[in-house]
Amino acid sequence: MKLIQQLKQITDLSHACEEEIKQRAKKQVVERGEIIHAAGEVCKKLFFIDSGLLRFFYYDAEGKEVTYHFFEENHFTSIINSYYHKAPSFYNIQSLENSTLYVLYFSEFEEMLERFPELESVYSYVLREFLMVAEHRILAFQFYSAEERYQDLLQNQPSIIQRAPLGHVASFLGISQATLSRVRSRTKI
Amino acid sequence: MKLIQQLKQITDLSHACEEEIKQRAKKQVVERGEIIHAAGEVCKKLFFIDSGLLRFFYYDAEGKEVTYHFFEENHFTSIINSYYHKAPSFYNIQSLENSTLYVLYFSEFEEMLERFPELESVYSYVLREFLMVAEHRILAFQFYSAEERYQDLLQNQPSIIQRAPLGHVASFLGISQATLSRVRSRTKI
DNA sequence: TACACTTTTTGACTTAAGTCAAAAATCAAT
DNA sequence: ATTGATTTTTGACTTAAGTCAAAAAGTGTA
Repeated sequence: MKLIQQLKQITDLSHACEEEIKQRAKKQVVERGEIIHAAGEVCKKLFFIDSGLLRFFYYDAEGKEVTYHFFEENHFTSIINSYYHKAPSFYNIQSLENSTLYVLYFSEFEEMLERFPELESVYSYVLREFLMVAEHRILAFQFYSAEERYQDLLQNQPSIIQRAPLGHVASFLGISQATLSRVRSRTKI
Repeated sequence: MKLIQQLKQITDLSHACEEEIKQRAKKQVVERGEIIHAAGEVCKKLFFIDSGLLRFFYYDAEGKEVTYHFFEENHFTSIINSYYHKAPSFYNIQSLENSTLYVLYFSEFEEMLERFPELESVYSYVLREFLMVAEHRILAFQFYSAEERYQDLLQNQPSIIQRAPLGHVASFLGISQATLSRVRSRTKI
């Protein structure tokens, strides 16, 4: 089970904790295109992506979809600040492929946190990961051009480019779809 | 003591923990312009800004300074991933004003974490704060123009604009100094 | 294989923001 | 105040990226 493997990489998992997670984390099989979490709701769940690809997106002022982020298999995801502040998120989470997830309610996780202190390091690990990725993107926006940001993505997460539609990738990179198409044709040759 | 006040807002601080923090957190008075942490070193300290203003910056490929972030008084800061991965940071931390900091070694904090579990929530709180700010900036870069990003900063952290030199603010917003100067003169009228 | 539908590419044009350099303003120290 | 250094503004010009719309390519399904 990839979820347990991943957890074991992060921390020393007691046997009792491992068993309880196996019990509580519910497998959820979702289809391509399916919305896993809808904007406007508080996000109460933690997701582990066993296989597949998710994206976070929202609608901008003109009603156009903007992809905030992609998450690939073997990663945890959630809208942590939505849960923490008990505030509706403005993100939707959508599955871009047929995906398999393991889902755990945040409230259960919090409850387990008290009994299994080793989970604290999982929580802070996930937060640090998010933060590291976010920092990287900010730096990219601050001083890379559209083309360089594309190259960077090509380097670091080439699978995203193959798996996600161009329009999603474009808004993720903060550029128009037409520009991305041109950049890509330039670099292919 | 603002540090203790701030901690008490985040979590219920046991008396013993409070006392120990008061003992261990060393006051550091720094002058305007002083470098508090130099790029290339692992960042081993946690900072609480009692008064003043800090910035994170680094040198880009052409050797120009890029300001990654500002931190104002009453905030915690550190280069968390540098410490976690024991990797040299490429950021410098500089004080932009005469500032008063409280400094705690990460190693001591970790050690206290084991004795005072209430500190876990401080750690995750700080991480969540960083993350929230980072997300906000990413969204701004993804679909706001230079002018809109400036307006946003003016709304949410007007003091930065008054306290930091234009060039720093410009690179923080990911625009050139000349453009920021024009944007600003346009909006002033 | 043919239809409808979606996604991607391309062309023509516009606009936002960058660059470089000089002038103006501000600041600091004597 | 006067000087020198630093920061900010402005002007002229260039470049990157956006917009809009139409054409082309790709996909899925009956």
